[in-house]
Amino acid sequence: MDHFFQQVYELVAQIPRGKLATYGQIAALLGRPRSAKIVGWAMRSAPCELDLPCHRVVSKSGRLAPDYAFGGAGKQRAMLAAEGITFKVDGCLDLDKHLVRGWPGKLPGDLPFLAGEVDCS
DNA sequence: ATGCTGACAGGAG
DNA sequence: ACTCCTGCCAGCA
Repeated sequence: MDHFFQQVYELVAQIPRGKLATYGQIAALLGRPRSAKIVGWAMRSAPCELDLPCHRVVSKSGRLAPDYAFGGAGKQRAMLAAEGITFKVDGCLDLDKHLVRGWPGKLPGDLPFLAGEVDCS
């Protein structure tokens, strides 16, 4: 398993309950702002046994993962709802409301749930 | 080593 | 507002 995946897992694992993060954000935090796909792929390959809140990772568009993930978008939606996440009337996620602080835009070090996890060596 | 794929993102139609 | 096309990067056949 590549180091990148490891990073993704740790990052995702530290997402606070009731918060949302986008693939792009995670990718950017790992130094690959263009590798959002890789993050998604990591999720896909990420074993649920790791207790990874993959359901808290959504697309920038507020669009939930495809139907085949989480056993159905409806399932993920329910999980998020249980976490305290709210949805828009159209069914899309309310990113602006639950997205992890101001990830994109905030300076490194002011990372929300990381707070010491990232060692900018 | 080469090519295909993908749980994305962003711009264009 | 929605859908389609292209770009990007890391794994896997």
